[in-house]
Amino acid sequence: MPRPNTSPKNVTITEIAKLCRVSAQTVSRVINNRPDVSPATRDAVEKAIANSGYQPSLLARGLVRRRSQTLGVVVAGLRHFGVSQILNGIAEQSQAAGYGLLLREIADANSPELAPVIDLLISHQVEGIIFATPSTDWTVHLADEIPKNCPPAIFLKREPSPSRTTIGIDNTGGAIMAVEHLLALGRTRIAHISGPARWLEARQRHLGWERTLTDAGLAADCFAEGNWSSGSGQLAFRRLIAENPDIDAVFAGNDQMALGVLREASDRGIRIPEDLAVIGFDGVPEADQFTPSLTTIAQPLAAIGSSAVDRLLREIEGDDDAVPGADIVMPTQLLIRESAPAVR
Amino acid sequence: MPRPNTSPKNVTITEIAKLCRVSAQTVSRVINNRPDVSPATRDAVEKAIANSGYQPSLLARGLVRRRSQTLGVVVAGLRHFGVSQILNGIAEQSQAAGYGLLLREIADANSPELAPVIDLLISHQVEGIIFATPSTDWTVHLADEIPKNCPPAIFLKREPSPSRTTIGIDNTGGAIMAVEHLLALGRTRIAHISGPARWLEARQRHLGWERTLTDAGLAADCFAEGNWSSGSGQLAFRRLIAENPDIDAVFAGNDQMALGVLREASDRGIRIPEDLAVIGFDGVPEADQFTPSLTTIAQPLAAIGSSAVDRLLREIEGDDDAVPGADIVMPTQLLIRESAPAVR
DNA sequence: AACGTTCCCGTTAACGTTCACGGAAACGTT
DNA sequence: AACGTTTCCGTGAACGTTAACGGGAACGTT
Repeated sequence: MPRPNTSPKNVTITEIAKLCRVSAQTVSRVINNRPDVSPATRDAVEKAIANSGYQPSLLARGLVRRRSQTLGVVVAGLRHFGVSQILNGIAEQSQAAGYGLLLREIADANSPELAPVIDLLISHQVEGIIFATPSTDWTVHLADEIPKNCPPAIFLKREPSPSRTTIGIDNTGGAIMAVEHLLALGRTRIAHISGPARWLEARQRHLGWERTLTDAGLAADCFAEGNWSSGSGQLAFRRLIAENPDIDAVFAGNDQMALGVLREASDRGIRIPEDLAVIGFDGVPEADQFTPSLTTIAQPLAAIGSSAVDRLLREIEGDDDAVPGADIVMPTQLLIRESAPAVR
Repeated sequence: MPRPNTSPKNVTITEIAKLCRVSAQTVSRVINNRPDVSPATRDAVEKAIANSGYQPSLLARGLVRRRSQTLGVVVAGLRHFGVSQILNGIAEQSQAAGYGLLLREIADANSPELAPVIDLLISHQVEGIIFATPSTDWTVHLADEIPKNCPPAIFLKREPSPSRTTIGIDNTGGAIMAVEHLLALGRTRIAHISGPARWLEARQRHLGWERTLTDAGLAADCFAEGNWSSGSGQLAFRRLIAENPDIDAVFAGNDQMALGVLREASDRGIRIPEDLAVIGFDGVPEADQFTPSLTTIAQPLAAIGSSAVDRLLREIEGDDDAVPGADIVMPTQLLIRESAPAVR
């Protein structure tokens, strides 16, 4: 027979109080170190707490204070590099601020799961929510679909919303940096392999590529769509090169797909960067060790996470400088390596 | 002036009760759908709940039931592939079981942070804790250092402990598989690049390599230590090949370091696998796209996470078949690719 | 007609903490 | 000597929910 499992018996504030012959209120004062306690009793209480292993119940405290000291995080695609990086930043920052983190994962792209997840977080009385979910089409208006009783929320890597704050990077700008670098290298047939068009990031990067080429008076017609995976990048490149043998550069929507390009190029004896320059997007650490090492656009992923926490806390505090609805853009950086070396 | 931020005013069970002219108890019965409610009133209450946006407070419920329906997770190195993969498994499984997840990250390897983290989780009344932290030396006995009032806990990738359950993979066995495959390919000078020796995994994989070579009557003397990064793998291989030009195979402690080897080999014109066979460890998805694609030992990371949750819940329930102290070993798998092809 | 059941529902008390009071000493001040 | 001030501490009530109990109707049974 399974034994009952209400935790054995937790030490409570009242027991400490009894032990020290003071009131529970006094113990509470010691815990939250408030001034109105004499050094003597404070000492005694602290000692009692220390050797009884007492831990205040955050449940009870949260109940009466109406603050749980907890933030909710909704992630999708935790297995991907970017998301876990962001979560890393979120975890560190929220911890530094003394907040707990309630994690919830949803499958890649289906709306129905979302509502219950939010409800659950609200039930837990989280003081704010961070959505670190990929911005595929259906979620674009998600910001407006969340229930009315939802606490402040931040959306990561989303299309701006008037009512909710979003934080992301300048995908278009990053793409422009990449393509301009390729142009500076003298390349004129610059192909693009994008992520799935339903991803906002993919569309924005595609736009940057297109615009830069058009502005330079070149045709932006050499283009294929992958699914972010290395394999899809390899395949896409194979198709592109078959139809356009004169391609002299590729801008890939992420580093994995760029890796696929490197792979296929190597198989075909295409020299990089002499015959073909390649630039990726993301800045995964391994890109530095690819053969050849990969030039890429790095995103400050951890910083996105931590500033999401910062911002969220300020919105929770009711900081007048932080009203919901802002659109915060983090900078990207061009990491120049062998696959698209420095000019000259 | 910052506005006060106790959440505006949450709908409570009592308000619903008043609205329906029933007692709070009845509403509670409806919420937890217990039998003792007439269909009529049940309907009325459910309707009232639905259009008031009421969400039960899990804080209050947890307080009185003495169950928080929450699991704690302590991770270190979330930015690494393995850990985030495991967390993925944990998140999915705990969610399926209706448990919340309280996430806490600690820096790589320092004990002092740990105690407060555990205390905090206990304060939150988590019903169990999963430690997904790398098993560096100092943490080996961590299992015994946790406070007495700690709920059931599972340790991932750790040295077995008599008092706490651990879940991991057979690192030594995986290494043996790898080296035996290299032997089957006819290689006789098989080098090893390990992770830092303070990591348990690194030591275990090293042991598997050493034992297999010794058993085969070969010398296990060609060895270097890296730090898991691609760069360190490249460096280590450079040193090894300088001193032992006759190396014909490398078993690397993880895929990133193996990538470094591929890179250095390519730079030196060493052909893979003709001149040099390479096997990694981990099974990162990109390894399939390396040039050449990397043979590796795959670990069931997500499965480790989800079985940790399963096991933990059973220990919480007091399942007699799941007493703490077990050591669960998950299988590994040899993924044969170009860098160390199939025999014949 | 009296009794046991079943069905439905309400009352009271707790869970562990904090908040808003109030009040008794002990001290100084005029 | 009477009065403010501080310093320290305790008393009730509340936070939102559920457990334990009890009780009144409505039903069937002897």
